[in-house]
Amino acid sequence: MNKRYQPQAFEQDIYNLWEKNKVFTAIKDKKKQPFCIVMPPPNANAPLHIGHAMFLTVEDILARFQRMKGLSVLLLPGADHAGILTQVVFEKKLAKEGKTRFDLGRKKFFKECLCFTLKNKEIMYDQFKKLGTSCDWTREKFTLDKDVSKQVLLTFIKLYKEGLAYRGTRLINWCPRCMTALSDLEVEYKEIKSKLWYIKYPLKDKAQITGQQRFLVVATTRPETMMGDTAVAVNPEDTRYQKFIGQTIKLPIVKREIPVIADNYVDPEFGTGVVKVTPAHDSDDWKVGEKHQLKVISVIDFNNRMNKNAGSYIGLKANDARAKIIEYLNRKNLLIKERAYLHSVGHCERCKTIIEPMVSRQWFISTTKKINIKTKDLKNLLKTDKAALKEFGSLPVKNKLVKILPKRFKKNYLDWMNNLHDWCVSRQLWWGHRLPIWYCGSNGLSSLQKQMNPKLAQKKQGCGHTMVTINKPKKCDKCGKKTTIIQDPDTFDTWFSSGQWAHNALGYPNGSDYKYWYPTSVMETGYEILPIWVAKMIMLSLFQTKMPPFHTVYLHGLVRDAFGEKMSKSKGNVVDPLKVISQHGADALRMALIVGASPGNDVSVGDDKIKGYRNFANKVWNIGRFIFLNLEKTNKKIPLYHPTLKGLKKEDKSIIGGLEKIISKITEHLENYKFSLAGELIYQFLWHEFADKYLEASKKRLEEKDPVVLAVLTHVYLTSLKLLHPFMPFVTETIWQQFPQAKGLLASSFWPKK
RNA sequence: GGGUUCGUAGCUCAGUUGGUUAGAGCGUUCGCUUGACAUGCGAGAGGUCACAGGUUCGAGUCCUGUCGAGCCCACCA
Repeated sequence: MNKRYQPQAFEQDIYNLWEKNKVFTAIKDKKKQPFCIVMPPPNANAPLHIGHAMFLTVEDILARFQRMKGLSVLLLPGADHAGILTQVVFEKKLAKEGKTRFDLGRKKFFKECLCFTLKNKEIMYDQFKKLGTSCDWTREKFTLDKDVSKQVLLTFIKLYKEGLAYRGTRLINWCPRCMTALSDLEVEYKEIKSKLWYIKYPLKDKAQITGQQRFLVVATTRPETMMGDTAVAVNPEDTRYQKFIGQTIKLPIVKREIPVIADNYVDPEFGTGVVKVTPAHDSDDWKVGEKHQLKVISVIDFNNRMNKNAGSYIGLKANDARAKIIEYLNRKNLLIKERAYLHSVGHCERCKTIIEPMVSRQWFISTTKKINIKTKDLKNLLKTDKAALKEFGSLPVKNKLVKILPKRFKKNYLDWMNNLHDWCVSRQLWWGHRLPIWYCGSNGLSSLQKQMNPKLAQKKQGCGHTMVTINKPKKCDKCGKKTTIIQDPDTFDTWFSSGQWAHNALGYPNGSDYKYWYPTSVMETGYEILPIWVAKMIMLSLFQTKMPPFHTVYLHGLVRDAFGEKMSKSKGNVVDPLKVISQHGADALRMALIVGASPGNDVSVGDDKIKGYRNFANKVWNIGRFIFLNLEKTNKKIPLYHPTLKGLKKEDKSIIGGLEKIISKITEHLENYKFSLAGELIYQFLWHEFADKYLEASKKRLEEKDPVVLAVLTHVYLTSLKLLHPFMPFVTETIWQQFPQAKGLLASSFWPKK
């Protein structure tokens, strides 16, 4: 044994040893209790970052602990194709070569994207192993696997048949760079310095007495959308403007006549108290428009250019049109003033481009339409016989069938579910699961789809009928034509497929793994992903399997730098887990991520902390070395420790007592997901109780060749290795392998009982 | 605007249902080239637990308010 523990020299071999012995290969043993974690599939488009290391460590601790306790444990590894994000990453790569996705064409783009993703997936899996994650690699799953994909489509078809999937023309979030619709959750709001422009909107009728033109003044941040205005709104209580309600405005530039309406969504305090209403490009205005049955006139196209409704501004980029319009209004004395204004603007979560709200025909999942629950068990579970998808999501949490840890996120979750809107699931992307929707002729396509897919739009005219089936229909159900069938060009929102991951990854509906391990045990993930993902899993899994997908949601916090600052590339404070592993070992990184982190709270990790646990690994190693050398030195037979062993001294009983105490405490902490407290306890015990005190005191007795002290040292040490193993699997297994008293693999040994 | 978390040693954080003298790691001071380990050992300094009230025999912990920081959500034209 070397003087120092060198993780680099052992970690790879130890992982190979585990794999060779199939320690992580889960066996469906009916006598055992199943325990399953379906890993949240990381996006296979970039190397591992510290956040991955965090969740892998927590899941691995859980898995190793339960495995040692004798449960039949499956930690299922997987990867996500990550629709929009991978497409963005890959398009950036193409852009460096001066290409766009349209240069490659859909087929080639998909093929190359797949190649890129599969390659990344393998790199990523190798990194999981470097961290020591005890996954069952024989069951690895990818979201684009054939069987998984098929189930994704079948879920949609079932939703459609239940009347929960529908096509509708709505205001959606449009990313002009990704050229796709986004769900509300894929939009992030950022404060932007902008201006508020005060613009005169002339009334149609002149003043009765003077015969002069009269005006209302609106305040807006988006003058370029004014050609799409279909009303001007004031608050009905606002005495300044009551007399104008019902009058007509003659819109500048396009000279269209629009009404002055009253709606109490208008805040009289803001701006002038007069609002232009543009249902086609603003979500509030859309709602007002629906309420007052206003016309919807869009002026900006999918490529962010002004369209034919924008009069002479046609073809201009929206931003350029804004400048020209302001210039025009100024010239015509219609611009009263402008002032600096800070407001929050939606950005594409993935590529950071400003979102344009746009009216478009898309596919949605209804979260509010109630359906009859036919299954008895599910009726009992939810205690209702009618529920909408949002209740599928909220009731299991309300009824404590799914526990969220830490508890405070439960309120968050339920509030969020309560305000759930219908979910836009169609994306105008190429990378993902293509919608199982077929139209008879190109007249089934939306105008947006026609513009974006000119070739498809030229296909034969049919009756426009819509069919939702997994395979291409041989003929149209309605008109019987055979040559007109075309598939919807859109793909699903990634979260639609990952929302079914818990059951699909296990082989729903007939797989034997599914039957044995579903419902799974714990969903371990970051709190930021609770609404966008966890909620969807509960909804969709319950809808499909009639069971909640897991009984516990454990949420870990964010990993921050040594000063508690958020890590970011621009700040340069990013900790690269792979670099840390190669420098200080995976065990040190794992401990640094776990100790000091309470559930749901962020954790600070810096170099000093990691080094501290590297030192600890070395300490553990050297305690082992000390005992090992003393065992070698002696020629006496060392008895096995047993409570009735003769010659036990007071200090022996005391350290054994201490050991028993921490066994029960650590077990309790791990069962309650208090990883930090458990980790800290074993650290304190091994170093400061066992090594500093008992081991120091044992030196005298070792000189006197007392075999009992060696028996106790060995016993306490090896038992402690078991307790430490879920946290620091490599160093513990490495030493275990060197001890003649230790049998088999530590990773497959049993958790100590007190 | 609503919700939520946090404020404890120089720094980063624990402190589980209220219960002795408030803990850890790192840093720091002093002393140790100790045959397991200097990635180490021994000894020490360092806290009005943000502030002000309240409940209680007893409050870092519970309640109210104030100040400060962060995060999430929302229809900031």
